Amino acid sequence: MQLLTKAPRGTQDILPKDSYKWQFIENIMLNQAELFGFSEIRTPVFEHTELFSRSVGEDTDVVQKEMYTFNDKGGRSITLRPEGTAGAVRAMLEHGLYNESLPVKMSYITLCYRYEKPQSGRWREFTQFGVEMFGASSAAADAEVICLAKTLFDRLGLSNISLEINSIGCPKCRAKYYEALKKYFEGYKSELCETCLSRLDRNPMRILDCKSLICSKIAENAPAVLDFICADCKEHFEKLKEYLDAVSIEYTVNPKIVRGLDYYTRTVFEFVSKDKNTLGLVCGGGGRYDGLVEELGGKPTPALGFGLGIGRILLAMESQGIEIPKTNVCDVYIASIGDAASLFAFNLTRLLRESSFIAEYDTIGRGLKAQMKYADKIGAKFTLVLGDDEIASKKAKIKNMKTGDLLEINLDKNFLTEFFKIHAEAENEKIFKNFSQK
RNA sequence: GUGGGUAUAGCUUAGUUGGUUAAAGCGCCAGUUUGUGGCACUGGAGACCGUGGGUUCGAAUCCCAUUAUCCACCCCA
Repeated sequence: MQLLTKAPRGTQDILPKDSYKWQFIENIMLNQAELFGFSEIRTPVFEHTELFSRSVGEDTDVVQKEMYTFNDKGGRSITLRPEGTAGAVRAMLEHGLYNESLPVKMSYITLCYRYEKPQSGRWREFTQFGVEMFGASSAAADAEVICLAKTLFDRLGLSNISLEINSIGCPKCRAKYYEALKKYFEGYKSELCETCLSRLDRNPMRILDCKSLICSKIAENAPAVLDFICADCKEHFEKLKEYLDAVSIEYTVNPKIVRGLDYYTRTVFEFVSKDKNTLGLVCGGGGRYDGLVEELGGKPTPALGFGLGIGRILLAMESQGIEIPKTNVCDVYIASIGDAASLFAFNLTRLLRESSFIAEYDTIGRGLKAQMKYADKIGAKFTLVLGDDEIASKKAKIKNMKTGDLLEINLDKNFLTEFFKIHAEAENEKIFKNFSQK
């Protein structure tokens, strides 16, 4: 296929027939966040490159090789956001939101960009839902964010998603950990790859997830974080577990979680799919990043957050056979025969739409039979047929497409009231049927 | 970044050891006489067989390259 008619690699078109699924998920996300007191924030798709290299971390894969970076016409280095947190923190600082009552709680749904090799559940452009919380240092806040994520999965009907938590300590205890790591890796100085050698001084923890076979083998026996965290961090971690236990949220402690972004401190967590089709899929992740606000020039402010990829959620839902209800079903299709009827039909649809009914009429000049077929195909609940006779007599037949029943309806000022009634009766029937089945 | 698979109508695929105008199902459009969909029947449109080279009298089929795509590893959402 030609380049012209081909979407760029790793991007995804969401077609009209599928968009309701995304809307369904996104509505639940934002609504659930609202129930927890998080309000939506919208920030730009692109930011100054510096923001991401400072927050995400110079030594991360994301910054080193996955960012879409370019110079704009004013010579500024600009980057399409690879994740949502940095922009949220920047906006929080820029608008002084920390001056309002704490905690500051925000949610967002944004497109993110990473130049990676695409595969199942991984795109170069992807939609991320996330929440961020500023000014809360207690483990209760960690529990709150984890609980929010957990209830999202529940509301979407997802099962087989397990929560894994870990603590990677604060800067104080991490210094000790770094020292131990350095000591350990220095023994293998001659074997480590070039990038890891440069990481050795700045961020030895990154060596733990180096891709090189040699480095990863060496890393296998490296000291573990949990053995080095300080008393405060340990207490925080224990408190978090207590909170999770209190609401019966199940979790496993996984000491291997070292998140790929540098800003994390203390609590880190991931939601991982245990389903056989989507096994290992990371359905969401997050943690605490108490040092980031200061790093970006603000006052020291405890902070934490969580993010998930909507595309991955949809993948998991589809593999579990979860049906997403269709919302945009045509209430009434108005078939017309002749020019006069077409004009009349146009006017009727306008009336119906003003009363929030989804109404359509023929706009490509098809015959009656073809119009009926079309009405059937789009799943119209009712079809009204208009011709010269109906216009003259001000009376028409309206067909219930499910039952096939034909009813008479007046085309005068009573039209809307009558349609409301007919429509409501059919809906009633459906609801009652569901009700008596249960 | 490393490794593996695949590329034929909008979609799912067939195409036998290379052999004339490249098939089928679904979908789309139109009909099956009068103004009512679903079912059935009939017909129609729609493919430079991913692209570029090569082998051959002859290539969708064999070879090479390239691109795209999918999957796994890694990492991540």
